[in-house]
Amino acid sequence: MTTPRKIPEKPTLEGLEAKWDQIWETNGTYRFDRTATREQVYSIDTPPPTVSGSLHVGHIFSYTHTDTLARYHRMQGKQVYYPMGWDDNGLPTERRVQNYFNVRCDPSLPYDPNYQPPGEPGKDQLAISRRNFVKLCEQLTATDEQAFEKLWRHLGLSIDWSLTYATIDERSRRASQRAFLRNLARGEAYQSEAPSLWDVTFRTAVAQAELEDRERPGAYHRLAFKHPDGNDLLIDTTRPELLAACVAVVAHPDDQRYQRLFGQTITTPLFKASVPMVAHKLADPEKGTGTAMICTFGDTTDVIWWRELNLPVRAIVDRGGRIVADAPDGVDPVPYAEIAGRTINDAQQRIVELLAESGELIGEPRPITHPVKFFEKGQRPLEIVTSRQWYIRNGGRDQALRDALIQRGRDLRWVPEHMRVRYENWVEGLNGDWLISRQRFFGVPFPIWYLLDADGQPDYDHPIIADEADLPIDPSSDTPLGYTENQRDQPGGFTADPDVMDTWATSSLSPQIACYWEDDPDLFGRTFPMDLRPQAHEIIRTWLFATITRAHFEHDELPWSTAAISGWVLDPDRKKMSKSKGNVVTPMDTLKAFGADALRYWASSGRPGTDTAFEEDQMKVGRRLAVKILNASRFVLNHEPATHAQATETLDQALLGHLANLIDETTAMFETVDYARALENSETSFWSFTDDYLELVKNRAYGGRGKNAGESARYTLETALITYLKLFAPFLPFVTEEVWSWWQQGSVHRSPWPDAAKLRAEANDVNPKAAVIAADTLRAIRRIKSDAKVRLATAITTATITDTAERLAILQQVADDVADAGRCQKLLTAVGPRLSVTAKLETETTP
RNA sequence: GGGCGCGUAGCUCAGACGGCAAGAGCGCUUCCCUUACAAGGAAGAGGUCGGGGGUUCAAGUCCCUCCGCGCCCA
Repeated sequence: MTTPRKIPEKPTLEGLEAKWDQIWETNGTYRFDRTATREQVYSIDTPPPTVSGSLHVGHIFSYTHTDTLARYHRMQGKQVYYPMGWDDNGLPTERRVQNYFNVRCDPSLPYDPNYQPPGEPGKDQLAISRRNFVKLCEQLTATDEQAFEKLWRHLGLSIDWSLTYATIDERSRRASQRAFLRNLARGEAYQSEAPSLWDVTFRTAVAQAELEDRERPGAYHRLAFKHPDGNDLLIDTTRPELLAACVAVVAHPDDQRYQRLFGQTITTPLFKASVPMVAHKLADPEKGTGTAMICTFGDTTDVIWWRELNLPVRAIVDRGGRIVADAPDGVDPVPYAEIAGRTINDAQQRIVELLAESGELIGEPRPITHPVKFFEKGQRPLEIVTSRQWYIRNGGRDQALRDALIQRGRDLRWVPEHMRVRYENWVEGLNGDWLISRQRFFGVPFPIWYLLDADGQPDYDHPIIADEADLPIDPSSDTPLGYTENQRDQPGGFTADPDVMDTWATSSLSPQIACYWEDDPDLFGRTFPMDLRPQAHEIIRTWLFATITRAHFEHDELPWSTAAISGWVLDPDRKKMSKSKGNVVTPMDTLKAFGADALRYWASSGRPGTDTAFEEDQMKVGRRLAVKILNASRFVLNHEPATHAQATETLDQALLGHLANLIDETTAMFETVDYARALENSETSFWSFTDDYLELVKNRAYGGRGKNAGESARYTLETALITYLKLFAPFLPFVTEEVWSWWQQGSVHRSPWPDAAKLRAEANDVNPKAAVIAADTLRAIRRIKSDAKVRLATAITTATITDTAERLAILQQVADDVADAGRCQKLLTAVGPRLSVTAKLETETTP
C-alpha cells in the first residue's frame, strides 16, 4: 500500500529520534498483542539495569543487540514481548541515597511522616528511620528511571513501555515473597545459624557469588606454641590477631613430623589456651612448618575444619569488625584485654608487640602478597561471623541438585556456545548453598514473623508464615493473623524477621515477574518460558545461574530457551569501561553527536560474547551509511513509479536473484543470533548496490533505453530499496522508518520480513553473477579513467573488454548498461585469461 | 595453579566442512564538484596470517609446543 510520494529536497538525520519515538508511542507500534498464542510470541527477559549505577555506552551496546533481535522477530511476524525492568532494589540504591542526601538508616528510630530531606545535604550524616529511608530510595530511583527511559527511547529500543516493572515494585515483591514461601514449603529454602562471609562496613552477610579475590600485602608470623612436654611447636600465620580465637592446631594426617602429636593438647602462646592437635588433609605440609592454627574464623578453610572436625567456637570478631569485649572461655583475659574493642588492624599490631615481648614471636614477620576475599562492592576484607541467615539450595551441598542444574545448562542454547563452560565451572565450584538474606533496609522483606517467648526470645524453629493471598507484606508494619500490633516485640508476642532478600533473590525471578506469574495466568501462559535471555558474561554465576535455579524449583523447566551473552565495551586502550577507571563515555552526548542509528551501527558490529572497543570512527561510518540510505532512497523514489511491476532486463533480474540470496543469508544469520554478520552482509550488498547497480541502470531509469527497459529498472530499484530498508530496519530503525514514511503506509518495523522466494521467482533464473560481472567491468573502466586522471564523466570512444569466454557471454546480456555507465560509445570484447580493459578516451591528451 | 577466549594489513575486525593470487571498513596516497549524495565519489598502495615443529598433494584454517594478551575460577 503506497501513499503519494513526499520526498524531501534535502533529507537529514537530524531530529528523527524525537519524531519517531513520539509517533511509535502514539501508534503503539511496539505494543504487545495479548491475544497472540505462545507459538506466535517471541519473549525477551530484558536485563533490568541497576538504575543507581552510571549510564554508560556499555548499556547502549548490549541493549542494542537485543533490540535488533526483537525487531527481526517482530518483522518475522512474531508478537514480541519486550518489557523493560529497573533494578532499583538493594545496596547500590542505599549507597546512592546515603551519599545524595547524606543520611543513614537507623531502624531503631520511629517513622517521621513529616520528614523532608534538606535541599542541601547537611555536613553531618543524619540518621533517619527505615521507612523514611526507604521513601528516599523510592524517590531517587524514580528520577533515575526516567533518565534511563529517556535514553532507551532516544536509542530506539522497541520496548513495550506499558509492561515496565521495577525490582522493588509491588509485583516484584509479591513474586519474590511468593517464590520464597514456596521454596520454604518444599524445603528448598531454610534458615541456619552458621558461619558466613560478612562485610564489616555494610554489616551484612554476603554470598559466594559476590566475592572477589584481591591481592593484598600480608606477612607470615611464626608463633611458638607449646607441646605437652614443653617444647616449641612453630606455626606460621598471616592472622596473629586471631590467636585468641584459636580452637585447634592442624597438620596433614600423613605428615611424619607431627604423627606423635595428633590427639595431644597444645598450649597457645600469650593466651595459654589448651587446644587439640588434629589431622586434616587440607593442611598443606609444604606451607610454612606444615601446621596451621584453626581459628573461628579466619578463612573459609577454618570453617571446613571447624565443621568436619567438630571443633568448638571461640568467636572474637564482632559484626563491625572489632574484637569483642570479653575473652572466650579458656583464654587468658589479661592479655585479651589488650586487644578487646580494637579494630582488626589495631589488634594485629598489638598482638605482634605482645608476642615479641613474650618471646613467642620467632624471627621477623615475613611479608608476602596473597589473595584476600572481599565483597565485590566492599573496601575491607571479609570476616567470617556466625549468624542466622536464610539460604536457598543451589547444589552447593547436594550433588544430585548440582547435576540437575548442570543439565539445565546443557539444555540451554548458549550464544556463543563456549559461555556454557563458565556456567559449569561455577556450578561445579560451589561450596555452599545460596545465602539470600541481607542485613539491609531497601529490599524485599522476608514474609515471616517469629513468636517471642516469655523472655522475649524469638522461636526461630516455628516461624509464622504470611498467607500467599496477602502478599506482598512487610512484617515490620503488617501484623500476623491472630495478633495485634501492640504485641509486636513484646514477650509472648511476635517480632518481624529483620532482614531483606538480596537483589539477586528478586532478579532471579525476572522471567516470572516480567510475565506476570500468578498475577495474570493468561499472559504468563502466552509468554513463559521465554525465548531469550540477553546478558553480560560476568553475571553468569549470579543472575543466569540463580534464574535457572529458581525456575528449576518452581516450574521444573528452563526459564528461556536461548541465552545470548554480550561482551564488554572497551575503551580505545582495550580497558574495560567502568566508572572507577574514569574512562566512561556519557551515552547521551554520544547519541546526540552521532545520532542513534550511528551508535546502533557501531554497537551492532560487536559479536555476541566479544568485547568491543569504543570507536567513534565506526559511528561515523554508521552515520555515513544512514545518510547514504537517505540519498539513495531519494534517487530511487524521485523516479516515476513503474506501472508494470516486473523486471524484464537481465541486469535487473540478476539483482533480484542476488537480493533473494541476500535475504536467505541474512535470515540464517539472525536465526543463529549473529546480528553482526547480518548487518555486515546487508551493508556490503547495499554499498555495491549504490556504487554499481545504481550507476549501471541510471541511464535506463531516466528513459535512455526506452520505456520498457526503464520500467524494469525503476521497478527493480524500488523493489531493492524496500528490501534494503527491511534488512536494515533492525539496526537503523530511525532512518529506515523515515524513508519508509515517504511513500509507504504503516511502520517498516511492523512490515513483513522480505520474501526471498518471491524475488527469486521474479529473477527468472537469471544468474546473479551477471550483476557481478557488470560491476567488475564497470570498475575496470573506471580504473582507466582514474589512472588517466580524468573525470568519470569523460566519454570513451571505444572500450575493449577482455575476459573469459564464459564471462563475456554473460556480459553480452548487460553490455548496454555497462556501456552507458562507463560512457562508452562503443564496446568491443576479446577472449582472454581474465578481465582487463583497454580504452580510447574521447579527449585523450598525449603526455 | 585449572579452564575459556584471543593473537590476520598502521587501527578495528571477517575468514563453517583445510584447497583465495589472503578479505572488509577506517586511516593513508592519487584523482574527480558525474543530473541521489563533496559531512561525497573513483582508483591505488599496504600483510612471510605471534614463534617453532608436525599431519597432508595442499594449513591462517587440523595436531603438538613455546611466547604474549584478556577473562572466569581456585
